[in-house]
Amino acid sequence: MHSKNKHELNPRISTDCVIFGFDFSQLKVLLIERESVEGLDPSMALPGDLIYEEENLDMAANRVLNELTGLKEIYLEQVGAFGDPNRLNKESDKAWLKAVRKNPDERVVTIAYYSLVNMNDYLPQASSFAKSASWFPVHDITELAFDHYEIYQAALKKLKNKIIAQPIGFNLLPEKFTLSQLHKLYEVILGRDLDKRNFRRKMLKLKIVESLDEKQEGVPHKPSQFFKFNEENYTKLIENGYDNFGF
Amino acid sequence: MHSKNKHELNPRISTDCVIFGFDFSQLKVLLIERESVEGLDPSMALPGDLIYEEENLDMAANRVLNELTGLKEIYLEQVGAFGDPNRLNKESDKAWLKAVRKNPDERVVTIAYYSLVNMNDYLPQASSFAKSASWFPVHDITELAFDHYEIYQAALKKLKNKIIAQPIGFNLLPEKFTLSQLHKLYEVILGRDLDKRNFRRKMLKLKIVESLDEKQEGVPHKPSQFFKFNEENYTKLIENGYDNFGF
DNA sequence: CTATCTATGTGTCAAAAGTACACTTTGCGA
DNA sequence: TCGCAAAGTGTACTTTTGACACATAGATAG
Repeated sequence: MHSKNKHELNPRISTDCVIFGFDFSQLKVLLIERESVEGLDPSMALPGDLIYEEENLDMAANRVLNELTGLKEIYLEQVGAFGDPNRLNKESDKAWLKAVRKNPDERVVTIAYYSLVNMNDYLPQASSFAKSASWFPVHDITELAFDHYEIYQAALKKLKNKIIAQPIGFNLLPEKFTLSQLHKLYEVILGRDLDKRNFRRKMLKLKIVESLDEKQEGVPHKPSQFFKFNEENYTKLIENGYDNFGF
Repeated sequence: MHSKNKHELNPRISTDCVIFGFDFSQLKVLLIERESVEGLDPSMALPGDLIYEEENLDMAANRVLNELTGLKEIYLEQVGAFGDPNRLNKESDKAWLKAVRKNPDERVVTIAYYSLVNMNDYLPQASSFAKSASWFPVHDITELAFDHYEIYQAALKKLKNKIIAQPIGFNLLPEKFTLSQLHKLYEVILGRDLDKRNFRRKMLKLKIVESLDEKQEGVPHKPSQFFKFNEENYTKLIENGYDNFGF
């Protein structure tokens, strides 16, 4: 009836995941190393792959992440869609795609997701076409396969915006943590210093952290108090429309 | 090499646009009426259509929006991707797709965009399969074709978050506007009252509005001062990392 | 020409939040 | 027992927010 005769795009869809972790000193991202292809340096990429028929996007992202890195049941939030016609056209990427895909020249639109996890709860284990899966400090990331660097940057930006509005940082920490660790985490994500006393005051006043009867042991300095996240208070806070932690 | 034999999704890609406008009293959204198909009530939908090969997503969104509504050169921001396998499976939608698409049962992943425009600068003019294109008050929107209601809600949420962080509202207003209009706009988007004096104080202190030597005329009450947006100061503010207008 | 109507426009005060800043404490290890 | 390293703590000042009520300008209607 109204159909145009320009060719309608009929691409594959993939998902790529930007998984952030924190080792108490640096922010890290989970990357896979592609199995090397003749004559090419292996290069690092976000875990990602094509999605199947009958899958919805969120489920697909979880499956793909699991297949490549072993991570399971992660809450993933969408970063957005990346679909530039040339996004797979770097020479090094083309060679790799030729080895792995049935139709390496097909256009692929990717839906990117991001998440924050506690590095200690999830030990990455490479499988499928991932030769390795491991954590890389964000500072060391300067280049990634395809348009993954761009995707990573978009995810980091989302993360920054989000952590200002909501204290999602707890996902990156173990159950027990010290306020210094939390403090450091915020500094690392936001990329700037935060006053220690002011930071603590704010966190404590909000009552989303709760002191435990337990201290660090064996550290060569004054041992730090452990805290835990108070999810109940946090939920209350959010429900009451509080959405600005304002650092 | 590693290819799975599950079927990889090979869908069409569409874009749908949520265009917000403001008529000084209500927030509105630009909707199209699909040409009616035998036996079906015409139903309202976001302007959207399939994208072509060789187009990137942003360009496609602009082209589609233009084809259906006549709007041109709009800055569109991505809302996200919507790709549920059942998103086109309402009975009424299926009949319509059968009439319009070559392969009506194909899965379609849509990339949604949103924007804010000044209603007076852009007069919608339906074409292609849009029978009409016009503004609808957000309050009257309860049901849309496909999953467009869900998309609209996601866009509105983005808009709210954004306008708190950045005074993007100026896009919705003519060059000259009164502070009352701006005030009303914020109230309408956020869905709650804002104190008049506090609102004015804040806007004026930020220096992103500038008083003109001109007043309303012919209004049956004290005439209001016209202001204009000071883009220079706004840019400075944003560059300095200010990202919280905090209403 | 006077009264009335309607939305504009303005100031203050108290409470809360933010910012800047330096020294003491604890426990380990040399 | 001394030194080290990070934890932990308080105060004074500034800025921002939030609550609140009345005079004003111009149009209109009688």
